[in-house]
Amino acid sequence: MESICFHFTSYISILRKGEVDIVTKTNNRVNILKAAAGIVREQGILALTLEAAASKAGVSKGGLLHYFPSKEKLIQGLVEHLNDSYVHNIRESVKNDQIKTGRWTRSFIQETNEQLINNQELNAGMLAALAVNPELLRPFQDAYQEWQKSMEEDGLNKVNATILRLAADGLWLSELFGLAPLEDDERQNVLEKLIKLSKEDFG
Amino acid sequence: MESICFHFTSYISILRKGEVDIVTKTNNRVNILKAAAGIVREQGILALTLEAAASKAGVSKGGLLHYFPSKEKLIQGLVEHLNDSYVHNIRESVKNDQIKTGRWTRSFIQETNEQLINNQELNAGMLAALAVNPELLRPFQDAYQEWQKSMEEDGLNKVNATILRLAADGLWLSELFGLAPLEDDERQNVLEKLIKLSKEDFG
DNA sequence: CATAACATACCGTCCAGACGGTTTTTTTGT
DNA sequence: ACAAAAAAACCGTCTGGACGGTATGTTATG
Repeated sequence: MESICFHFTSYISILRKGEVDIVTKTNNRVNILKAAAGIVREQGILALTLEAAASKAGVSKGGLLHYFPSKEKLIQGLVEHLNDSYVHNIRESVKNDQIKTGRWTRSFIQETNEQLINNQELNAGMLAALAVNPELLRPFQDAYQEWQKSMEEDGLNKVNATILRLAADGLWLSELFGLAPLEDDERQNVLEKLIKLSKEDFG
Repeated sequence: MESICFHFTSYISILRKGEVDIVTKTNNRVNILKAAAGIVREQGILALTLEAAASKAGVSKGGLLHYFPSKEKLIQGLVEHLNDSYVHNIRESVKNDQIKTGRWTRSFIQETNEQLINNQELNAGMLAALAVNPELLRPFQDAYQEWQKSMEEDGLNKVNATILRLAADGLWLSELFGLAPLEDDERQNVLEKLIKLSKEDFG
């Protein structure tokens, strides 16, 4: 009963609808990751201790250490978990985009925005990784490198595509640090313009 | 007398290399801030201890605590120091820009890029603040709010100006996390285009 | 009965901050 | 002009608690 519930929530974060989740045993593992991300989001990186994460996930410290034998492994697990979801969603979005020109750029913009709104855990993962060991960011960096390449070969002027990509990243930064984050309607306007610009050439 | 000293040392961090360091007896307060930023940059936030910062700055722990009575005050000092410089430089840049249209946007883009290249201490300060207490980011957030307002009243289309601003921020994010950071020449191209776009309307 | 999935107890280290100094600079009284 | 007083700058140790990680359990499951 409970396992079904947890199963469902973990399934949402990794897979989009339609997939079958074969791994049913990982619910506590995912619970721990979510707890860790939550702590970072709500109280900052320095508040992320093994005990705190375990307690919030409803397991003992020993239980946590069973899945993640060190703090670094915990963060690594978090990063990989989030990265999988990010990568997967963008790929899906590209697949569903009918227009060929700028589809990678468009998908990137949309999914980045999506993550900001519905999944601030991404911030938590990035910050935790940066704090503990920047090497842990590698999966993200690799994924980005790929995306950047795809966007440059997307049928748009290279510089233009890069500017659009950076604008989406800027949206992220502004949320991350609370640096003049956009109002909802203003962000909507910006988003629409970015999407529009991803279909034509400008400047 | 003392105020002059502070004035000068704060200038050291504002002026770029090539200037003469008149103040031979450098202010220890500023030394400590630089040391703290350096540690965060090189070894991450978790390596920032009072002892480490003191030692790197060449003072004792007691000496550090004389200037900054707590770790939080230390980070606060760091943030304020960096923010002062940032604000000052943008204001100067605006003053020196002959073209009226988009001068705030242009200055923002250029100075943000400048900070990224020559003063990665900014990253250190932001991350440290976020780690210790997000409230410490307030000065930056306030400054950004002001800039955003200025950019929106800069003679450009509001959405366009915001996109340019976000692109500059994206440049920052990409460096911060190493997410497909641009090659030097590519960044130059992007920068030039952003500057160009800040003089006309596009899209 | 073997292994995964936890829990409990405990250890060693690290670090923030307190505290009680000493030295140097500045101010003040004369 | 100068000593005395005050204040600012700086030093080094100590401690109590937090935290990462280990070691050793116990329970469920297949």
